[in-house]
Amino acid sequence: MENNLKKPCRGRQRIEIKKVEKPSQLHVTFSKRRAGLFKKAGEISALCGGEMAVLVRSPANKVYAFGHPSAESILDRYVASPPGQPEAHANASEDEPGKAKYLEAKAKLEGEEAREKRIEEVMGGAGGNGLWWEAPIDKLGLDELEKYTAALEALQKNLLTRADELAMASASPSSFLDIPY
Amino acid sequence: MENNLKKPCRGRQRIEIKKVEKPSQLHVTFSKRRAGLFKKAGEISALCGGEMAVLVRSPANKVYAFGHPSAESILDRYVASPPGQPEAHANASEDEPGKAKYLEAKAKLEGEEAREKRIEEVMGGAGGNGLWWEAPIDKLGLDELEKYTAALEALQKNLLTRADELAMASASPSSFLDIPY
DNA sequence: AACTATTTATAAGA
DNA sequence: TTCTTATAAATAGTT
Repeated sequence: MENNLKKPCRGRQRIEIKKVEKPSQLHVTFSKRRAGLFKKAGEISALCGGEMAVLVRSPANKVYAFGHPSAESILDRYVASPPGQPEAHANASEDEPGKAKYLEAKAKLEGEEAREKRIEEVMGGAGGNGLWWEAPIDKLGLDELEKYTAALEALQKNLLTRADELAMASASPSSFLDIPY
Repeated sequence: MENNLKKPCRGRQRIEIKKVEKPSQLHVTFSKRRAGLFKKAGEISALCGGEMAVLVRSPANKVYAFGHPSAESILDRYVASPPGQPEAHANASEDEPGKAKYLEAKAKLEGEEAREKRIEEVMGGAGGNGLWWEAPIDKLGLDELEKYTAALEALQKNLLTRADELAMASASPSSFLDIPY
């Protein structure tokens, strides 16, 4: 026999949920848990089919994002920078860095049919893992950042619409107590 | 003996990650996984100490959100509607529904000392679970919705700031190829 | 990055 | 929705 002592790996240990101080471990923990969080996020959206977005700022102050916004905005993002093809931005026209290729690619998507096909391709048919994006935001180009903020803006508009509905529903002249909390 | 047959509970079963069609199960799955996702989100932020935000739209089209934005915005939200005290909004002044109590509560927070204390109270000391907020957005009042959109706006500004930094860093006059993707 | 013992999350069922 | 239970999945510590 080569080793009768107890196994070298202690397995997962219970930890306290409080700030990890050791920088090296902080980074490892963040990486592992960010991956886990994004996976869970992807699963809930795939299973339940809703929009969703996750944003986290890393210990190194980078913002990581993961989401499934409206098909429109996510598709725009995808076309602008498909996973594995960052070159789409490298050869930008000089007057508008990054825009040319983006517009060129977007132009190919005219028409509902081509677009549906593209969505299918991106979604990968069933589970739809292909549509998801995951990236440290500061690794993205300016276009992407702008697109992203635009997506957030769209989300805000949705919320404001909801606010309007609420305001409408609670517009009884003599009392404010029937606002449906 | 009363039962020699196999146990009635089959325990957790492996599932395919694809759209759950049965509406009743869809809701159950969403509830459970939203709780799990938010818990994970809380943990990563507590462990790694960064801002973060999670938004999901439920099958019933409600937006659920969970986050740790800037202390400022989260504190404003908390003061406006502390967990378990939705009444803070019920008795609003007539000319500005929901505003009066909010401003009244906020007024109590003047001064850094009181504010620090309040933060401590809200955070609950160590893990900081108290500061987190979780709510179906359409159950919130108008003020809260507006605060929330404001928080999102702040997040956008952070991203735009990052975009500016990127633009600055890549502002070489003769080439656009050195934008750091 | 890979491994593995454990903890944690959760699908089914009640 | 909430509880239980068996099992799948995530992950802390190690290599």
